[in-house]
Amino acid sequence: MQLDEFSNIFKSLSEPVRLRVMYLLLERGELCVCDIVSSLEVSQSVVSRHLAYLRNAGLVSSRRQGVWIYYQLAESNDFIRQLLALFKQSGEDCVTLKGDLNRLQAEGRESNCC
Amino acid sequence: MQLDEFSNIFKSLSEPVRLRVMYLLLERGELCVCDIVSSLEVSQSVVSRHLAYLRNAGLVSSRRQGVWIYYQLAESNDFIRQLLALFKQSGEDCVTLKGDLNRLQAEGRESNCC
DNA sequence: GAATTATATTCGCTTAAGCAAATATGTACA
DNA sequence: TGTACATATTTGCTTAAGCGAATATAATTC
Repeated sequence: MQLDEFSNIFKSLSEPVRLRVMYLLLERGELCVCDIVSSLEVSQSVVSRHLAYLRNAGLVSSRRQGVWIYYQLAESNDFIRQLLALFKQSGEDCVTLKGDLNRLQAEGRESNCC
Repeated sequence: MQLDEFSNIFKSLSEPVRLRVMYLLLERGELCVCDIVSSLEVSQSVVSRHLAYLRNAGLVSSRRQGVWIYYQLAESNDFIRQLLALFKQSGEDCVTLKGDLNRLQAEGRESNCC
C-alpha cells in the first residue's frame, strides 16, 4: 500500500454518515439502500452520495436485484480488513452506531420495502 | 468511543503529510520539528500546522527543551493504539514512508540542528 | 539588549467536500 | 405505453481545509 491509498481509506472513514454505513454493513453483511436510509434517518440523496463515495473508494460493492440495489463490503486487502475489524469491535460502545443497528432490526420486522 | 471521535481520528490520518509525521514518530519515538521538516522535505510552516492539528486531535504531544520542541505520540486508548500499530506494520511497504525514514537516518549522522 | 535560531501563527487565497432540492435513470407492473 | 417506485446524479450554495508568504513568539548567545 502506498501513501495515497492509506490517506484515501482514512478519508473515506472520516465522515460520520459513511462510518455509520460501514458499521451497518460490517454487522449485517448486505443491505439495500432503503434499509440504510431509514436506519440512519438521513435523506436518500445523502445516503446515495456517500454510498457512491465508498464504492469509488473500493470499500463497498453493489448488486442490483430488481428495483433494489444491495450494498456489501468489498473484498479488500489485509490492512483494510484488519482496520474494519478493529472498527467493528470498537464500535460496540458507540451510542449512535448501536442506535442505527437497533432501528434496522426494528424495521426489519415490519419492512415496507425490499 | 463515540462517532465523532472515530471520524476525527480518521480525518486526522487522512492527510498525507500527517500520515508521514505519524509514521516517523511511530518508528522513532521522539523527534524535533527540524528533523521532521528536513526528513519530509516540506516547508516548516506546513509541518508546523500539521503538528498543531495532530496535537489538537490528541494524537501527539510535545515538550520544549531549550529552543527545540520535541514531538512524540500521545498516550491513547486501545482503538488508537491498535490502529497505529496496524498502520506502522502496513507502512513497511510504502515507498514514501520508507524514504522519509531513510532521510531521517541519513541526516541524523550529520545533523545541523538539535 | 540586539541578533540569531527554532517554531508557531496569521493572512489571503484556492480547492474539496458537504448539504438540500430538484431532476434523471432504470426496473416493474398494469 | 404509462405510471410508480428505488436509486443515482446534477445544480447551486456554503463551509472546511489546504498552501505559501509573511509575521510573531520564545529561547540562546554575544
